[in-house]
Amino acid sequence: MVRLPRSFYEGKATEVAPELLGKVLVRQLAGRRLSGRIVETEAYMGRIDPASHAYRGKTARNRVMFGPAGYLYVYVSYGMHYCLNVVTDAPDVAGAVLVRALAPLDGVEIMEANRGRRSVIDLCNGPGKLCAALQITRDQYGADLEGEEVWIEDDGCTLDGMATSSRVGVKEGWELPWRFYVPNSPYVSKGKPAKAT
DNA sequence: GTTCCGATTTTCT
DNA sequence: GAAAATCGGAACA
Repeated sequence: MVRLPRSFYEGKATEVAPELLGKVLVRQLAGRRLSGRIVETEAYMGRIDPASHAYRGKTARNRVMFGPAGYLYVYVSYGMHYCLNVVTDAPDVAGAVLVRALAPLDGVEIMEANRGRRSVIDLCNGPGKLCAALQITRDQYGADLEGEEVWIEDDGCTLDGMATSSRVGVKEGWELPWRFYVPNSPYVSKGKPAKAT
């Protein structure tokens, strides 16, 4: 079990996102270990990506994306859900990888309690869901992935395969193939098929 | 200061 | 399949 070093995150979001598939996101919570294998990610490329929060420049909300790699970017979506991102790329280059789905590993009972006893498959198969299951909130904004709250491990697990598609739920830039997922995993969010109008 | 909207999820018909 | 829930932050005046 190897914790990913900061250097792992220093590449471009589009490079780090597929690399994160199969890795294990670990959340240390009150002495308990919650973890899940990452099965779905999306890349957001700051200034060149109209779907990114950082597209319009640095703000109070997205400032962590303009900092060094290896930190968490957590934001509130639709006023009621949190989404967890990993900051990538060099300082001043706003890159981030959205973790969209996990296959639960450790602490499933705690996740079930946090999520209101849904089926295991529904625990973490969506960005807002996994944050609820792992109790990721704004308190984790800017958390260091080399710290003691949240980090990502590589347990050497090999992937069944990888697929890409357009990103889910974005208005702009949906045609970019920056969503990465494990095709055989039942834990990948269904998402809505990218619809072209 | 005010208005508008979203990298979503859940629930109802 | 469709709509509501709900609020922080970005955009505009």
